[in-house]
Amino acid sequence: MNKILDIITAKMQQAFIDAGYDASFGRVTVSNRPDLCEYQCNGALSAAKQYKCAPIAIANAVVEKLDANDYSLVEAVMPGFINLKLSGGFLRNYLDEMRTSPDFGVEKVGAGKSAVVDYGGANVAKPLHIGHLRPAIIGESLKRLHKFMGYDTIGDVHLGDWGLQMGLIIAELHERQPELPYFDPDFTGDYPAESPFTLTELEEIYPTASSKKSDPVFAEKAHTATYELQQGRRGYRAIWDHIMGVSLPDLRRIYGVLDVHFEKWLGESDADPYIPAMVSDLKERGIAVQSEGAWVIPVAEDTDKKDVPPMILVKSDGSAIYATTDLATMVQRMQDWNPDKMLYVTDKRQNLHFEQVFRAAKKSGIVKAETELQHVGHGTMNGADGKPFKTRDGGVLRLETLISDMTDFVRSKVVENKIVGEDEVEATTAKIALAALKYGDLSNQPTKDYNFDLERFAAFEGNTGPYILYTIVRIKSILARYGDWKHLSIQEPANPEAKELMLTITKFGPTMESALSNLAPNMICAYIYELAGTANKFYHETPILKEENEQLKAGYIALMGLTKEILETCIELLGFEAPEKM
RNA sequence: GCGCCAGUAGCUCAGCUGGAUAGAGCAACUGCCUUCUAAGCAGUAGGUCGGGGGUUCGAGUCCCUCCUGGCGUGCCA
Repeated sequence: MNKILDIITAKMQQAFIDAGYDASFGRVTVSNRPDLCEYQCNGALSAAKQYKCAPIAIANAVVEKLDANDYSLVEAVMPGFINLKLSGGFLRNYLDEMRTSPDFGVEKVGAGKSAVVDYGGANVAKPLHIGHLRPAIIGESLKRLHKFMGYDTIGDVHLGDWGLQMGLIIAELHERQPELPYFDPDFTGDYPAESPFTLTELEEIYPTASSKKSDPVFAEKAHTATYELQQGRRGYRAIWDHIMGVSLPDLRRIYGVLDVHFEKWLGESDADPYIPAMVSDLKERGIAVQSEGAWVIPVAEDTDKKDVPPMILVKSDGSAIYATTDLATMVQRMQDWNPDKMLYVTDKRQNLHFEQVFRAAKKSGIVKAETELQHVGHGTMNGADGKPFKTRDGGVLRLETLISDMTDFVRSKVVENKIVGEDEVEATTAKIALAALKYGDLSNQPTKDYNFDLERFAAFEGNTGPYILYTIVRIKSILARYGDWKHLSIQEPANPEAKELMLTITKFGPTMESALSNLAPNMICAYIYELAGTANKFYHETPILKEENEQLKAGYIALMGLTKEILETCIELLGFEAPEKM
């Protein structure tokens, strides 16, 4: 479907031409003065410069050429604005077409294209912590948005399962239990099927090892272990298998609670097989050069305003670094999936790293020139005090703890309100808590830092997830009382609240398009907040089920139904859903 | 040092390619439930858009400069 602004703009441009002016001045925008009009065109003001005459004269001439049937108001006002209000018939037809079109007539700009979304970034052996919340939530939403807009999408968690962190664990385990067969280079039998550590133990081993990095002896040991693991030392691979076996189920479980799902559970280790051939190829072709004992790919460009250090391909100790695995991962993705677009959702502090890798990928031809590479760098989630989020004892807060804190808070309110039966409390609570968490995050611009405030996010009033859900729930309740409504047609707006709601509904398509092009789920949040607001206003001002004129009532219901479906579609894209009651 | 990002109401934030009176929410105060879920709706109050220059008929938005804060800047991820 054409967007309403495009339709009106086309008509306005024709009017400019008919009046003897250039079409480029005919751009129509949503009015910033809703008290005066719904849409406006400011083109006469800028045209006045070029044609050296009074803007109001141009505006008047253009207005003469517009078809008055499309509008309930067309006027030129000083100093030269052209103000428009749509006619009820025009709006009705437009909305009814939205209602009966697939996905409300949104333009599938990604049709025929594919996109890989790299998000999550969980590390094995380490519990998910609050730092993993944003990439999971934002990435999931961007993936769903791409899919909705027509892309074939693949979400890849890209596990941190290969770097120095693995070497640290192996080194620490060796210090604790050197007698294990994994450390015996002469051992040729089968290694034990059972892991030498539990998840809980593993979660303690890693931070302990990590804290010993400053000890040069231990660090050396860890680096060696990393190198040997990457070289395929049998016993170390067996330990690695145990680490994966213990960690993965837990990661899947927690992502599942967040309703975050990956098509691919690949990791840095899966890129490893591609590294040797890639590295030797890059060396042979002279793309990688030796520098300070390492092999690097120079990626600085003349136009750089800053110093861009080379991408390190092979460290001076011979092992791979994250840039190596990221590049090798691209080899795998291009070979297996050949996507048109790759998105990386990670902390914004990794921006330079991705800039380097992207340049190296293009320079080396690993990624073809047309493939779009984009780093979606997100900001940090801080505590309510604006400082980095820490537990009371200064540790890193587990994601699971955050989720359960939110859930507990929401549950107490759900119980207090007594709307849902006891057997539904948990399911309803989970949905509301997830909405609170995700909406609280996604309503911020991805790049910005924000302060996490549990009570603010889970507040049942204001610009929050629960407010959106509540709006949907109320509409559902009315629709359920009415009965079958899906076949009902949209009618002309019967009151100002209805018209405002209808106008807001028409912004759905444009909002989805700009959310996609800006990679900004926060635009979806802003939209549904506006939509929920106009819906609540309509709901409040219009007795729907009490309306005695059946025809009118059916129109109200159709409008409510369309509103509900759009709201539900939007929250689906954000990654949460509404309960039946709350 | 260099580079990137941010500074808008007491607090948390919107403000799309410059356009008419800078918008929400929270907090404060005031109305509206025998009426479709008051987790709602309506209203009052609150801002020299970090400071200073400039471009423009018009600047929160573009340019310059300064101040403040955060982050990044070759072998962690």
